[in-house]
Amino acid sequence: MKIGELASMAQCTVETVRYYEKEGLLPVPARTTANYRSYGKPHVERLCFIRNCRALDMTHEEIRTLLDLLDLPSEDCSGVNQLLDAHIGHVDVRIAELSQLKEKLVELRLACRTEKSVDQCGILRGLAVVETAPRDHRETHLG
Amino acid sequence: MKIGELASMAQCTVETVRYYEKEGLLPVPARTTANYRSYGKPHVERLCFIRNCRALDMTHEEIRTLLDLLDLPSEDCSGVNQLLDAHIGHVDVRIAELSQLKEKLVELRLACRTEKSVDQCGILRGLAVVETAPRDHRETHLG
DNA sequence: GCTTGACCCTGAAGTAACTTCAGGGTGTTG
DNA sequence: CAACACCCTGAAGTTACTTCAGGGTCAAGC
Ligand SMILES: [Zn+2]
Ligand SMILES: [Zn+2]
Ligand SMILES: [Zn+2]
Ligand SMILES: [Zn+2]
Repeated sequence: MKIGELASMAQCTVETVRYYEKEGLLPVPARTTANYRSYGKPHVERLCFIRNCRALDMTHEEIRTLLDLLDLPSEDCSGVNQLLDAHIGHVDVRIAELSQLKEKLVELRLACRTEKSVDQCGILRGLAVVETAPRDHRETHLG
Repeated sequence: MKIGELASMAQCTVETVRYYEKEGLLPVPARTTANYRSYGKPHVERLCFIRNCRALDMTHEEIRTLLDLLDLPSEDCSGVNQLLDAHIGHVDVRIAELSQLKEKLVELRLACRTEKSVDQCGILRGLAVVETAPRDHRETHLG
């Protein structure tokens, strides 16, 4: 099959497929005489695998690790478990960060219940406060 | 004061300060005879404002909107409220997304309680399933 | 006088995971 | 044989920065 069909089977764009190839996530496919990429069932499976991982917000690095494990079928799968646990950790960290953020935002929002002029707005005043919080090291890749 | 002092007062790097200037978030400062940037108190306040907004994960576009409002002190501040409500929405959407993600990840993790060989791993099998979920339009800028 | 070191300057390139664009080939259908 | 859908490559744009290369400024110490 050609790239457009592959892409639609995995619900992504042809550009994304070509990008994954360039990144080494998808193997380089055979070409037709017209220089079109030619794919088969294994490519569909691998691309779906990648897209599912991306839908779970894994990085390409994480996906690459899983794909490497997938290519050694006889190994034991503890590496898979470790990676999944770590990634669940990434999600947990980000949820915690955002929950804290939301608290602060809601508190800030309360500083302006009645609409005043800009130079008296409690929100803008709150944002102008000098805080001493250096951005610390991130333990998640989720933005 | 010079750029290093400004940066340390706002807990960021000098590169970040120069970047904000290039982006138009900070006004271009005066220069010393040695061509060094020279800042005053208003710059400190504006930079702290920006850093606080960034600590709340606002985009530069959102911050730019707030700064523009800040520069019209006599206007009423309903725009500020709207922006904050919208941004709280962005955070809410992302928290909901991540919570769903986490559910799926935990479920997937349960598919491999005992460590098997890779080609029998329930996790990898779960990830290989073809799903029909086209990535829909994002209503948050939070990654 | 001279060197060392901390600080400053510019402009370009790298990061993640794509998307968009420019400019052009292929192949089927009417 | 022209229109149109589909394919190709390589480069640049996206966000919010960071890193790097290559070079100037200035105060202190020998
Ligand atoms: Zn992860
Ligand atoms: Zn207000
Ligand atoms: Zn927002
Ligand atoms: Zn397993």
